[in-house]
Amino acid sequence: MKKAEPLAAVTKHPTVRDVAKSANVGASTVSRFLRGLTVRRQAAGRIQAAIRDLGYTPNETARSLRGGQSRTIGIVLPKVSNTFFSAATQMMEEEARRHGWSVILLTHQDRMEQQQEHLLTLRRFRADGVLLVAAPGSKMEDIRAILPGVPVVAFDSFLSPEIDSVLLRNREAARIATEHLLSHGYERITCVGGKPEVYSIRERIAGYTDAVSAAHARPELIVAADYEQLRYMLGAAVRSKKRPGAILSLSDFATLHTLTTFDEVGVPRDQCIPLIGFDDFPYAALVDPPLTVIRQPVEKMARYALSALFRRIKGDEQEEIQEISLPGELVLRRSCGCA
Amino acid sequence: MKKAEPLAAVTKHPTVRDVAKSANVGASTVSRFLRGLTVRRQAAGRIQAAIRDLGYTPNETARSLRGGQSRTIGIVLPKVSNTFFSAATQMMEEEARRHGWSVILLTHQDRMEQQQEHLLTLRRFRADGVLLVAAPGSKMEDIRAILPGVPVVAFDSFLSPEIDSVLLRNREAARIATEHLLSHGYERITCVGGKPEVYSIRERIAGYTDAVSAAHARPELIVAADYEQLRYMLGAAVRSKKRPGAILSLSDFATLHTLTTFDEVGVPRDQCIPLIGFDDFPYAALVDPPLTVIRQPVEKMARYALSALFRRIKGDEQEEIQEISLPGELVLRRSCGCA
DNA sequence: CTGTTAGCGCGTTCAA
DNA sequence: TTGAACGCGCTAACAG
Repeated sequence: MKKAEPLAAVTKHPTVRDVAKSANVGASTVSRFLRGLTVRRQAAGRIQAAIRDLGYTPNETARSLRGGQSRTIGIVLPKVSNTFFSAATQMMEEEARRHGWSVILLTHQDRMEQQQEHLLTLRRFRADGVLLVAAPGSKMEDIRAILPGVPVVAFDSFLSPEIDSVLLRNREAARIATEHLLSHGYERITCVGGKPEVYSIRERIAGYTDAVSAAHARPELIVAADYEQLRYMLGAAVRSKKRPGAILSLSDFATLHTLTTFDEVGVPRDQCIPLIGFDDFPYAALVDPPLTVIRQPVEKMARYALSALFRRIKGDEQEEIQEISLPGELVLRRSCGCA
Repeated sequence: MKKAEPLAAVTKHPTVRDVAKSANVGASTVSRFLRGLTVRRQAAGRIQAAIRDLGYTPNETARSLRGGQSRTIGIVLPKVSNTFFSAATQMMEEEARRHGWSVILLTHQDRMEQQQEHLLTLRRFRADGVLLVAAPGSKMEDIRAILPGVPVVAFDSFLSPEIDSVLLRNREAARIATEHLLSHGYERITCVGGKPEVYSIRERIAGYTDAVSAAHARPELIVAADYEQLRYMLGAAVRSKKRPGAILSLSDFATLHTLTTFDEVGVPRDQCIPLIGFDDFPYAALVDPPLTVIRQPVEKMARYALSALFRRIKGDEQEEIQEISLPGELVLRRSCGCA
């Protein structure tokens, strides 16, 4: 015996069956209508009315269970509090929405265990695809172990030749930036950055080394995972007799702490050590001196990554693996010594 | 007749039933085990082994359908490409994860229609709760129409006294900042900002007006929704004879474009118009001059918002509505004229 | 403590 | 074209 619950009706969601009853048709007819299949004129009208009256919304959860697709993708990245990632996230979310998909966002702080935990979450939610900025140490097998058969696209990172990836040409970009500094005639060009375990950072270091070696100079690296150590090391270098003649900073994080170190050490801004940094964040042009930077084509990268992912989701299983790598743009301002 | 699909087994997820069969128990026993309920010792061992061997993961979709809870909350905000929101998002995601919940992130660009669309998405996914930075023009009824009975907490915005909200004391903060500028003896203090339709911006304008009026001065507002217009108006003001004596900038966006305008107009940095801005972004201390700002307690705000939301989700229906408003912190640097 | 049974809301047969 | 019946994977209720 059913209880009559007129009040609960507000909270309780109407189902296809409710709509069907109210429109005097079968449940499947409603389902057909919802998916745009042919339905008798009259029926269509009554169904539409019923949907409106009852305030019906299809239950995506039930759809997922039935259809095996969750219409949801996962985005897994280190953090969102950084120009490059926040812009990328923004674009991806919009693009996914345009395709009619929802996004679950998860951040792993470059910690492998957290990443694995997140992938498990995505598996439990049966996400249809994953955009992954891999944490250092991630191996293809670890990911496949958790998400067998789920389309994965690597973003700003590289996992294996077996999966699509979208990247900046990190090595080339770093080389070009370094060459630019060399062209100014600086000596003792130093490379500053955090987390050398991270793929893109490693590549940038390689590009830097390429250029410096080609000029028969010695690479000088200052890398540290946490910023306190970074500042300490950099501060020592700046105060030393062999102070760096110019700096290549590998991330906006590193740039931030490099400039902060200058302040701490008391380097006057007009005698600032020449510098080129990665990522063109909003305030790059407003810092003193205005920063010369490598700009990443975030928008393009995000769009490519998403379309690659959707291609896989839509089932082009056999299609060739894509490794898209885009060039960075050297945005000249004053910090490198130009103008 | 079933087809034998040994290959598909890799992709096909095992179910409770598979585990049950493999462990020689009933499906519900497996379910009980999974939820930590009492199970016979031997059975437990066999189930655990079966889970491991088969690589079983509970299907969260099916759980949702069954239990009516999706273990998912929605975060709906204007954008993520801004210090305050990206930091808040980060904290919220972590906090939600700690509670064992997933997050669906949606951005509405301060556009009401997009917000409504997003709320519909969350309804379709049967999100258990929503953290909302309301788009201008949002009315309580519009939200309740889409999400009747779903817990909603307003963040950095105010919707109605009927729902919990977590906010900066915007009005107070703006007043304090303005009073600080007044204490330096500046005249013609001008308030610069975008989107006066946005709740928090309106409040800040009110606080500014309070302080200026109390000092028997005339409020001077430069507000514009898009940055080109903002720069144009501000540029004109700066060039005019009655150039602003100091500026209160209502968002980091506004601060960015204010400084850019100074550059465009050719105001030398050492004769910069005194300025206080909202939000302490990473580079605030590195701009020339270092920026005096109002810092929002993002972390606290995010935590409060989430715990309020979970309180509702866990069912404290009747509990009193909370309107948490936290003070901002005036971080003194040089741009206001101090030091 | 356990297994069996039923149903969450939907889409997909299949016979009418 | 349509409606009735089944099952997606899980858990709550029930009888053992």
